[in-house]
Amino acid sequence: MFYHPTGPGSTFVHRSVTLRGMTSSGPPPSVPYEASDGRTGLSLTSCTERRLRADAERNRTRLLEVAAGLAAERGAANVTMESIAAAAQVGKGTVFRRFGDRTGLMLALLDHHERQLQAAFLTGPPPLGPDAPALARLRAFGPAVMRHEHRHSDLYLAAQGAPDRRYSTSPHELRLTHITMLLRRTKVPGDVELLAHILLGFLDTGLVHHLLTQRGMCLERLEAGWNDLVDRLGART
Amino acid sequence: MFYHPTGPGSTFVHRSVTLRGMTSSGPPPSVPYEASDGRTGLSLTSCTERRLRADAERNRTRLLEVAAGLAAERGAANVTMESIAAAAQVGKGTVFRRFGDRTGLMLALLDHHERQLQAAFLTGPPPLGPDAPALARLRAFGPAVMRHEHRHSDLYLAAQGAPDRRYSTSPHELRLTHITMLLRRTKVPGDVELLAHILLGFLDTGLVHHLLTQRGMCLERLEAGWNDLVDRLGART
DNA sequence: ACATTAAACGGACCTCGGTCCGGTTGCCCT
DNA sequence: AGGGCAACCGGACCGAGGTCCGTTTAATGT
Repeated sequence: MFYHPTGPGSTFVHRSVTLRGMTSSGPPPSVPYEASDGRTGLSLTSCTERRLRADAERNRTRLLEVAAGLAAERGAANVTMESIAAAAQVGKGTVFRRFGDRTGLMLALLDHHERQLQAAFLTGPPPLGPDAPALARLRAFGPAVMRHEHRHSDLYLAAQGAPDRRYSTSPHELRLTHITMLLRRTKVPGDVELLAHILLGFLDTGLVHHLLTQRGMCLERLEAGWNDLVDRLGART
Repeated sequence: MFYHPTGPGSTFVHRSVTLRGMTSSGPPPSVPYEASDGRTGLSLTSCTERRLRADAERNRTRLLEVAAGLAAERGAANVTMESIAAAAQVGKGTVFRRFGDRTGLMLALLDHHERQLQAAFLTGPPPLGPDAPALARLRAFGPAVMRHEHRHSDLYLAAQGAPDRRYSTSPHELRLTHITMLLRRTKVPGDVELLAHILLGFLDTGLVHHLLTQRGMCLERLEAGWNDLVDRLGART
């Protein structure tokens, strides 16, 4: 259970100033993933934002910088919360107040990369972006995510601490919505919502990493598998 | 890294005496999941078995009993290793020497249930068992696993502590082999090995639990989704 | 300027998983 | 029988995540 999770501070979907976006879900377990705006059909932040105090904002930034540095130099898995606090010359409590827990911090670290990916399939060029037909986008989506996760695998791995919390993060939520939308547009038959979950299951960081490193599969094979899967699902019954 | 993992003591696939089966993989990361025997095409234990000393065996049994009791009364997630040791009147070190880590203990606890499930689809009656056509078995497999995991969800959840280790457990390995075999027999086209991983991804305890409890889906829906998926994959291109 | 207050701060503290090592004991071999 | 030894035992110990609470401070209103 949490103590005072002022949200992971990750807006993820906003394109505006990175300084103010503060998701502050009150009680921990409630992640209201409803909502949707007209433009992209995607919106997550629970809008109960709360401006950070100046010193808090400063600390937050410094913490993220320091954390990124440490993660880069010794691997995300080998960075302790205490070392981050120490390196940022800040009390341990401050770290936890800001990011809730280790997962939250990692998620916040990922925020930058995540935005990049999101921009790619939300507003980027075809075949990922909105100017391509839905099926093509769907096909491109898998490989894009896989490559992305593979490139930052240590961070993504470190960001999925909890066993169940894995499916309640902003990135996951967003991908889910996106994939669902694409499936709808592709007129894929069947339980679209469920299908989206299944497809995303394939893109799970842990699984991809496992297949790549333990099973000796290569990215190309996974991509081919994705395309094949999408094609077969897309076929009308 | 491990210290002295005398294996989780789970044989899982053996039907013989439960007392001696001791998988003791020397170095931790090597889980040689090769092998296969003529009868079922399934075999896992790395065969470097080592008979336990009498007192060790006694302790192991008592630990499992006690652990099961505690898990039943207060939920697997709320059982600490120390409390188990204390309740079994044994030092903490003993617990870890025997089961390696928390995950190992949980896995060992699961062993019993797991055997049951395995027996069902390895030697049980149709449609799960060997006397049914492969496609029917495949269809029956998903729901069976889902129901099973759902029934013991707290244990299964607790058993997948590590982020990556999830895909290297005996149960997972066995299911993988089984599903692969069924896919082959069903003459499903495409990358069968990869498909098996994807299908198993759907059956992931965490995902099932999430869909059931957070997304408000019901078991029937998941089962229907599984059947639909299998059917569509089975269709020839 | 100053009072007020909610938010932020820091670090002592707690818990729990996991490790180490000095002492003990079951097992095998002669 | 008894000696040697590997396996086993217990519990002190450690590190890391997470919490609590007394103190400080930035923002806001007068």
